[in-house]
Amino acid sequence: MGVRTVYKRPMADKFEVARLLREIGALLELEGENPFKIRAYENGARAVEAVAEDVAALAAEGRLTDVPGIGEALAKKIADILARGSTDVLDRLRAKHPPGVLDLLRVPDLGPKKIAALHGALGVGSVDELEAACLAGRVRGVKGFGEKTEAKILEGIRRLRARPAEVRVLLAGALEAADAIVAFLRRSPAALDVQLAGSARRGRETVGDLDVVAASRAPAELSAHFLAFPLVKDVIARGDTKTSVRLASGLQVDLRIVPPEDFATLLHHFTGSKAHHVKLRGIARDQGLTLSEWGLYRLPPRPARGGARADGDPGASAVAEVPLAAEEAPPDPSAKVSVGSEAELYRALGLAYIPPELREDTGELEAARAGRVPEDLVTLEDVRGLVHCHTTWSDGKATLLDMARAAEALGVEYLTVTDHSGTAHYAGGLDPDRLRRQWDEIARVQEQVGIRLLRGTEADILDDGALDWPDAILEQLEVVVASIHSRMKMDEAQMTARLVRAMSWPVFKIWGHGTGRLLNERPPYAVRVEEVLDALARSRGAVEVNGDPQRLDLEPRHVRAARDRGIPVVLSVDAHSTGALRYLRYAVLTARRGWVRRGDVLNTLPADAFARAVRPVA
DNA sequence: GCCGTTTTCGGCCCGACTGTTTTCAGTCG
Repeated sequence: MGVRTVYKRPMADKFEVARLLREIGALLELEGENPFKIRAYENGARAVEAVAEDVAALAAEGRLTDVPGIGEALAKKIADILARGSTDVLDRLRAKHPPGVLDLLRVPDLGPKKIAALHGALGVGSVDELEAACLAGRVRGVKGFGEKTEAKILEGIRRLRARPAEVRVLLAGALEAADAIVAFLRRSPAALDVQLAGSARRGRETVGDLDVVAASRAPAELSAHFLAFPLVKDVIARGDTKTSVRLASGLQVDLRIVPPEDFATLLHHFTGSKAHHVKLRGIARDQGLTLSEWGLYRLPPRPARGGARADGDPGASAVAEVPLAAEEAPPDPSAKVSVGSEAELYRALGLAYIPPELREDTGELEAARAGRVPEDLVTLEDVRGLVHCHTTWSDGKATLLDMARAAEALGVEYLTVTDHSGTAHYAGGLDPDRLRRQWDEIARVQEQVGIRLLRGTEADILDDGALDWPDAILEQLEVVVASIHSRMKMDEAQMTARLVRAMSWPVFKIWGHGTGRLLNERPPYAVRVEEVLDALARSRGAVEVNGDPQRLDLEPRHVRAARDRGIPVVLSVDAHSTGALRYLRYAVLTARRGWVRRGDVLNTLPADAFARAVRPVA
């Protein structure tokens, strides 16, 4: 029997809950709390973010502790946050620590211990105060600090201020550089294998630096070859296994070189993510193994705590003590488990292979244990048509004919022509008259190319949630992308209502660039995405994963929420030029991060089936 | 603070590097 609950609008959504849990964790860190407790807050924050259901409903029904990573204590605190926007421990911590103190954690090389020491000795409670203390030469006098540390802190503060918003390189730029570097390294005879690793391999929308890994028997030779890459500007570090450079673009590239037998574990290690590794190593440990970039090793048996061991050798338990020196001993080479590939590594841990895009500790390890990792995540080769492109009819740079020919040259079967609607004046949006004339041109160009062209629109979603075309036009279109381009600063309630109404419109529409963000430039607009998805699931429509390198929205977690609701996905290019038709690659990576499978994606269908699936009015 | 095909208590990922230290703590990825 379900618990009857009275719904009151919660003070916080799940992301606010997660943010406050992280704040508690950070403040506890400053207090020198047990690191595992701090990790529990971080894990709890991640768990809350990943919850697909309504967190307030879970709390009301007392089911928060069903979520792995949330126990009694966190459940209570989460309920408090939902009810009143804070919780006792957070109130206490905030009262005790000055508000600027969390900013100090962002200073490079400054962690909780040093911050606590500086606060205790000098009363430093903000970045400004720390800077003043350094400039006055007072930091070097604190026990454990010296002149070098003082100078390093000043440099760290300078860097922090130089890049306040933490500008990261867009995935597209990073992959372009990575492709060139990997190809260059592979040309060296010393290179036995070279692969991109790091967050770029996982397809993260922005990356901080590039990690490249290589197998070689002649690391010095390969390292020297690396330094000869034409775009290398500075050498940051040069060692036996690690060489770091900065490219002319400012992007840092780390190359790590190991013998071929260690390559698979090295590649895996530097692909990350950190959270994925932490949990994976816990799984390894449970099985008497230990994992690092240097390989997978069997651990010496632990002393048994009474009773028979589960390994079926009860006699062993009394005598299988750990040798006293085992803690400090270097890894025993005979204990090494041979690992020839990432797939073998997962297999050795009893897990199915996990593609890099999924390695974020958002359920992939549990899925791998249960054999439920999707084996048919969508690939670039699966996609048969290019969706969402603009031409010179609105704000595109290439003519319709050029776009069609470029798409044909890429080997796809169809292209949707979706220029802007009338309200988008700034983008040369079409009125009904010009739209009809465009249809005439589409018909003419169709005669000249071997791919199918679909008559479409990118219809503006107006302030009130209406679509920017009369029904008479919508009925004659073959595909509708519906997007917001104006009034982006509405508050969350208004924006959510606007989008819910738009998505509820009784035509098949593709929700275009869902949150309107421009990476490094404009934050997503305030909207409760999951409510919009609920509306879309009830109505007829699909979500777009936009491949424009600056957009890449919806975000993977939203994409996953969409496919969990059975909403079909479209991988789009949002192309305003022929070159931008290649943005499909980034849409595919983003979709894979959202666990999207081939069968979830409408533009993996042949042209006829796709056209039937997206026809606005049935 | 969480968790349990050894466990309800005693674990909880791993190694490199740096600066400050005489043997290690702190930070990072």
